[in-house]
Amino acid sequence: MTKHKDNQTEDQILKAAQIIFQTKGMDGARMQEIADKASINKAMLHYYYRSKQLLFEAVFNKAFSLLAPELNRILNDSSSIEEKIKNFTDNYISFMIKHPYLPGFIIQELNRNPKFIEKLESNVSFPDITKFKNQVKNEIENGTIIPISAEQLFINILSLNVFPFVASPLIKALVNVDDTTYQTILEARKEDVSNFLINAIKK
Amino acid sequence: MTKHKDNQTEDQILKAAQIIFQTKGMDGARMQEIADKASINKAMLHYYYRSKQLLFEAVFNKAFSLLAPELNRILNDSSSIEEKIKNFTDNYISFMIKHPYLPGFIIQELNRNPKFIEKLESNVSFPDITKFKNQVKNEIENGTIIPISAEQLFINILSLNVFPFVASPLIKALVNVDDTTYQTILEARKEDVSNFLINAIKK
DNA sequence: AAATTTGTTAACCAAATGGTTAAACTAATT
DNA sequence: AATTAGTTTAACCATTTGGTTAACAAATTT
Repeated sequence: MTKHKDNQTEDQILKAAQIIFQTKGMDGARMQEIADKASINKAMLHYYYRSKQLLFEAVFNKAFSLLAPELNRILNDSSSIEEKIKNFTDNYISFMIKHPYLPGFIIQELNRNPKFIEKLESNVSFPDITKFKNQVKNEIENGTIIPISAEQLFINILSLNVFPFVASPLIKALVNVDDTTYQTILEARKEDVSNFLINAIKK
Repeated sequence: MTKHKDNQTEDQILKAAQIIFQTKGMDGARMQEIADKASINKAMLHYYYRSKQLLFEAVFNKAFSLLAPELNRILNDSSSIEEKIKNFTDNYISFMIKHPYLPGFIIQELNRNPKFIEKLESNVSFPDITKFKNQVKNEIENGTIIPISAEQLFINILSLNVFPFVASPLIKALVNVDDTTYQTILEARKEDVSNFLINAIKK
């Protein structure tokens, strides 16, 4: 139980902090800017979250726990590799279209402070790929898919799904398309990526 | 011709700035830290580069012009799509193993300040994928590769090559490997990625 | 060798930044 | 009505930060 009776202000702060931290990162974010966005006094940030670091961690943990459990669920359900790929791709691209800053934010901050990972790993719902690895091994033996390292396949799935969101300004410039066209391309990827992946590993 | 006779100090500054900016980003970098790393007085940074912004731009432009011309060359040479993929993958993964912070740095800063892209696009050696697009179209007609959008293929190539460097701390944690093992995985990708890509598009 | 230009340093400065404090306000509880 | 606990504000503070200045040293030019 929290010592605060009313969590309305607390929520307002967290929402504002999410927007600022996720677009500007820890270093680029300013407490005053978060306070302005939350329409409150700067001292309130410290009253509710004590420090910039703790407020940041609240935002970061919430962001991560928004992505990890779903990944873990898909990795460990009973579906085949092919179904997992379809499931993951469709799920995550849809999710990231709605929250385009999330993956870049998480990756950027993990790069900035590698110690964060230890905290995440001790988290209960931190994704575990052991089942996925066994499944890949089995399906290779069964002849369902071509021989491939499970780790490499996992990295490939992740790359094809996440990178277009992390590097969108760069890709937009390279492919030479505007925002709306890029949006269409991302939409198409919900199907394209899983087809591409399955085509790459199916016998 | 530059107004500075001796460019030794200038180089020292640029090298120090590269390390600091590429690991901490524009917002996280401190002028004092750069000066310390270059073993000079902080005022020298301003004497040679006038402001943090200009020093940063020098670093950023150098980083980008280290990557772009090679990409452009590969995209526009006379080799087939399959050869381009092999070429690009081998070249870039080798390069990024040597400069692992570069891609993350560029992507992070393009996200932070989208106006940078306009400057880059006016750059002479900014990559142009028109030839690559025509080639994909032709090879689809010839039946060499399966039908696929050239843009999607390009994004896929980029994703598989670059993402493992941008998101290394996250991937290391998910795949549950230490630094040296991850290094081995990256080395293997020089071959694995092009095989994977070619397998996905070859008829 | 005198004068001028270029390179370097230490001290300094204003603005911004994360954080604190004390007082005032609000709404339950006694 | 008085007390109390929780909430909010404005003013304040110490430190950090990018940037400047003025004096000085070392070349280069005249």
